[in-house]
Amino acid sequence: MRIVSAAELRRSKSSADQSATWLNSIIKGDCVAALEALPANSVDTVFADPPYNLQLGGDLSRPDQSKVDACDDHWDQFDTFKAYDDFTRAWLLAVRRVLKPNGTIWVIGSYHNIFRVGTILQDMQFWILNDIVWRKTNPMPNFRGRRFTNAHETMIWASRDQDAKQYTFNYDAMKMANDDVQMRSDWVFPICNGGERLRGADGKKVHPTQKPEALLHRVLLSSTQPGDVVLDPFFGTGTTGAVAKRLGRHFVGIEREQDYIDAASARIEGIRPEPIAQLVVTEGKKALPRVAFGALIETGYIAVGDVLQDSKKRWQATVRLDGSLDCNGETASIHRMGAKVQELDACNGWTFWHVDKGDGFLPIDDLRRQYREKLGAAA
Amino acid sequence: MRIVSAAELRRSKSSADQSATWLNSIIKGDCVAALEALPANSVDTVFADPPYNLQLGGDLSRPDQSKVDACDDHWDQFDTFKAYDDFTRAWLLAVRRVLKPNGTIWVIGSYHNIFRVGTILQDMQFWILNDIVWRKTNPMPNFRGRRFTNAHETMIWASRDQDAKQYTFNYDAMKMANDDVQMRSDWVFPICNGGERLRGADGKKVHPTQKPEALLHRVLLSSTQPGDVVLDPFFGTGTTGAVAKRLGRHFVGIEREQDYIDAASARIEGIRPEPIAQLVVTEGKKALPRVAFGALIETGYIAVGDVLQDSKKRWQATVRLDGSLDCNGETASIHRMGAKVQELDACNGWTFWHVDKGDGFLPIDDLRRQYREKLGAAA
DNA sequence: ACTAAGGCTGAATCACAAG
DNA sequence: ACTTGTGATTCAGCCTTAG
Repeated sequence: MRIVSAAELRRSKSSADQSATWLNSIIKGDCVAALEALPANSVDTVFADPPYNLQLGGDLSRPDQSKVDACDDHWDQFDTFKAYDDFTRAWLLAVRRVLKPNGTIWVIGSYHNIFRVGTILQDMQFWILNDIVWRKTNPMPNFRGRRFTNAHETMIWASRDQDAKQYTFNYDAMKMANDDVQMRSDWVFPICNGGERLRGADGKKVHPTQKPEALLHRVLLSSTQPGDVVLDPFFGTGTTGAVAKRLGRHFVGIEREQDYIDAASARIEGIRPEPIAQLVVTEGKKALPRVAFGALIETGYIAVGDVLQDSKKRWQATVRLDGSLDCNGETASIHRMGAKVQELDACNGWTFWHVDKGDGFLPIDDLRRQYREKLGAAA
Repeated sequence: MRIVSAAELRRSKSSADQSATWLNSIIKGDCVAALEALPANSVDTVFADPPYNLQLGGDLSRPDQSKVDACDDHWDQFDTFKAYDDFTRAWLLAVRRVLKPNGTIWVIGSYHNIFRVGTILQDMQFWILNDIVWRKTNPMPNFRGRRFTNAHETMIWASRDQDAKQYTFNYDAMKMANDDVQMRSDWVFPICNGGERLRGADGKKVHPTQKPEALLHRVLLSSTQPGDVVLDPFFGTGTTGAVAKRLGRHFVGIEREQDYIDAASARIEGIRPEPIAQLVVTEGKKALPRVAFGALIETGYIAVGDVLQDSKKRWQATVRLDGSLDCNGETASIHRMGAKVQELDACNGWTFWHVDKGDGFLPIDDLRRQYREKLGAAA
């Protein structure tokens, strides 16, 4: 595990292969300074678990009078909302610079801080794609009986800009992982506990807020591709790095505390990546090569003059040389013509139009599939 | 159903029974103007379902090209985040004035607006008690396959001030309603559909975002008492009013659109309140009359000189005439002595100390219960 | 060996009244 | 506004110890 400082990183900026300095490394130092030492547009996805600014009062006792081990670390202390907002804007601004135009960012938080994070993200022109609720199977109860059990945390998933439409979302992989129905915005996972929880020699937890690997697994599987660069500016004990390595993604972690760096480093060293073949996820039609209707004419799947009809044979149109259809003297693409005859705004011509070939009356989408299979075999 | 304007309301301000003008009424008009016509500190709980500031570019179509009946009403359009923030601050400020010091507010929203609402609530010194996730059993799918199914909405529950500790939370009623475990921050309900959904003569839904009554039922049951005043500044078709009336709470609705007022008015007229007896909810021990330990001595349940022991008989103490305990020459109350022998900060002496009576070795809390039952029988 | 019982703990903005 | 005393309050999961 390579551990570098922001200063070293800046010196290496002129080197030919500067990425070798920081890829799959932990950068020790302040988050903003470290981010400023990274090249612009170099990161595909950011996962950030910033301080929550809990603002806890006195001690909290359980009904048996034992004390709750609160998250009272110095890094979670902010004097005012304004101080927290300034901190948040600073690191988000630095993150925005290193993020690729089609990159996305995840931020996790609780009601103490997530509203402020969300507002600042929107103000900075990030475009929220979803808010995801992590429902905990085993949250800490409310001991005083004065509120509802705080049983969830919230993640915001956002693209860098409103018009960034090419971000990665492995829709079909998510659907596959969710028993063939769309993955929802509420996810259920237990909190990090048991063997996964890193503990020191004294048996105490190394980090007060270690996240479960299952959570990061779904995050990275849904929104990154193998070989992508995943940045975590609040690396902690390195859950993001561990899961990224296992899933064949590159990671960059930024962390100030040496204890956390030591734990993360040892942890990630022990991770073995999944075999490449198993990293391939289900892909939908969107990832398939686009096929122009005209290509089917060029290759003989469809002949000029063929008559296309809808499944119930209510309408018919004739194929022209340029791939347009002729219907009662009007010409248009397969999609526009389908829409026109049905008097709709739009229509998927591939599934609407059918053709009578030797094998029967079939949608032209079947011919497209045959064409693609032949393409794949040739490659 | 009484329907009044903000102007009428202002004129009635000097009348002896001004509340008769607005209680269980719909105020027609702008939300801020109407709120300013209401007396300060007059509302126990606010439920607000403000415009969501949905940023829908163009129309949204399903895969079969039918149109999604999107929420594109003019009242849901805000040009910029700043305009939405100004609007939000204005109505929250007006709400704050009419809210009682120990009142609470609920605001529901989606990721389009809830982060801004949460930030402004915090900036205005409201104190967030919980964020509640409404998980929809039947959300609208994501038709484009570019995001996770947006399957939840978020509610923020907040008190007026950080130090307002006397807000209503019917902890035991919620626990009872949740199979005897604490109610969590994630609630599951179907969206409002079927017979509950108000539709016009044309079969179209009257309001685009009608909330399910089950959601309001839990909101009001958890955080209000019978007879409380519940204000909804964006009344719409009056779900808040309908549930409030059914549960024996008073309501005040504010609404601009006459169509919604008509629908809400007819709807609420048809509601029959639950019988008073059924409105009583489970209460915790806090609501029981306080019993001094000395009273048990006065009435003979405990005798001076009786020996009290903890459940495992590790410690023992002797009862003194004034209700204090003697343990190795030291004297203290049942609670302080229990804490002292266990070397804890605090202890509930009623459940810690046991006594051997004819019926067995029982906690003195049992004797307190017997005493209370006799008190109740006498009353 | 295995089962049962009990202990421990987790991002928590966690009481209320009387004096 | 402050201190002091009473006494109300926990779920799921893992781990250790007892049987």
